[in-house]
Amino acid sequence: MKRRNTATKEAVLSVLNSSDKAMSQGAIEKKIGVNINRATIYRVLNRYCEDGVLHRIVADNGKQYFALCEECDKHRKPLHHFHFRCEKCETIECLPEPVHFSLSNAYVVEKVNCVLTGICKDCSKF
Amino acid sequence: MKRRNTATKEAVLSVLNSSDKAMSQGAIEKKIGVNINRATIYRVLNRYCEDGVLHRIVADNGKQYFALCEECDKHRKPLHHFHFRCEKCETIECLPEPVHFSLSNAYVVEKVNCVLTGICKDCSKF
DNA sequence: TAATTTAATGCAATTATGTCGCATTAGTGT
DNA sequence: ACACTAATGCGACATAATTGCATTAAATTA
Repeated sequence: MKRRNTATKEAVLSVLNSSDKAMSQGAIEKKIGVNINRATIYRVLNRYCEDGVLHRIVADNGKQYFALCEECDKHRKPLHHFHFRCEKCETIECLPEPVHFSLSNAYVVEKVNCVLTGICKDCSKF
Repeated sequence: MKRRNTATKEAVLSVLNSSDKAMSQGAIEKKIGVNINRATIYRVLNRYCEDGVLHRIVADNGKQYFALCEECDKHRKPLHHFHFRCEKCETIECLPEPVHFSLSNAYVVEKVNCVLTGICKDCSKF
C-alpha cells in the first residue's frame, strides 16, 4: 500500500516540525490552521508511526502524543528515552535520558513507554 | 474524611490479593463474583491509590491498571519499577527491574510510569 | 491528456474508559 | 437508637480514539 503525498500529511508534519515537543491530536488540530477532520489527523499520525516517522507516547493521562523520530535522532537522543509530561504547561518533552533495563530474554519486548510527570524546568521557575 | 469498611472494598482487595498481577477495573469486575457498579469499583480503586494501598499503572493501551503496593514490597521490588504488559495474555506484571533516571533538578518529578509491552515469559514459551 | 486505480478524506456513528451529580443506603461513634 | 456522613448505584456525561461508508483526489497507465 503505497503512500500518497497530500496537503494534509504535509500540514501535520509541518506542525510537528515547528514544535520541539510531542503533540496530541488535539494540539495539532489547534495549531494547524486549515480545517482537517479529527479522524483524518489520527489516520495520518498512525501511518507516520507505522512508517517510523513519528513515535507514539502514551502518557499517564491516557492520551497519545506524537513526536518526530528525526528530531530525536538529530539531538542524539537514545532510541528509548524518557518523556516528561508537565502538568502545568501540558506538554510532553522527549528527554535525552536513556531508558535502561535488563530482563530475562524469555520476555519479548516490543514497545517501551516511559513517562515522568510533574513540573518541567520552564514551569518550575515560577 | 475517614474511610469505612465495606464489603465492596474487601471484595476488591481480595481479588487483587488473589492475583499476582496488576488488574484493570474490567478484569476486577469480571473476577469479583458479586455485582458491584463500575463507578463504585473505580472509586474504591482511586481511594486505595490515594491511601497508598495500590499503585496505578497507565499502559500504552491507555488503560489504567492497579497493583498492590504491599505485594511489591514483599517481593522487594524497588519503589519505581518497570511494568510488563503482555499482548497475548493481556496482563500487566510488576517487574523487579528498577527504573533509573537522572535529570536536572529543575524538573519536579511527581509520577513515574514505565511500561514495557510485548510477550511475557509465560506466553513466549509457545 | 483522459481514463483508471485505489489511497486518502470527511462525516457520522460507535466503542471504550473513566468521571460526576444526585438520591439512597449503610457504616461508625455517641 | 440516633445522627452524621462516607459509600453506593444509577444514569448521564466527557473525552479519546476508531471504524464504516460514500466521496475525493493522488498517482499510474493508456
